[in-house]
Amino acid sequence: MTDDERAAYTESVLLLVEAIPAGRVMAYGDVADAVGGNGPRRVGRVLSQHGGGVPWWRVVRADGTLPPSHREAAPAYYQAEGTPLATGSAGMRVDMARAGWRPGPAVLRTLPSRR
DNA sequence: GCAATGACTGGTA
DNA sequence: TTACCAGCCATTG
Repeated sequence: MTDDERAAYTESVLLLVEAIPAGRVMAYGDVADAVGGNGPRRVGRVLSQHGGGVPWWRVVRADGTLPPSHREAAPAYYQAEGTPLATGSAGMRVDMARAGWRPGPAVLRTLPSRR
């Protein structure tokens, strides 16, 4: 993959994450699918490096549980935004059935890698 | 160029 | 419906 494509992919991920409404979340796999990504893990890597300027707490694992790096600060954001939560043995997780969000065509059009 | 690493997913219990 | 286990893939050292 070229540097150029990588940059477009990174930008697409960041734009998409910024487009997620407050109180809603997306799974890494959903993000990868929306931007045409090759794998979910890549989305995580992009956010770990460039996610400083976007609402990264609105991106969670497919089953609603939080990555270790999120458990610290994310819960505060969820409470503040009224994100649907559920509680499990592994601590807390997001109620994906209610909080799950999918980008519309208008949003997808703004993604470089989708254009 | 090879081996290790990670902000993950899907299937099974 | 939730929890646990093994596989995948691009990036980094």
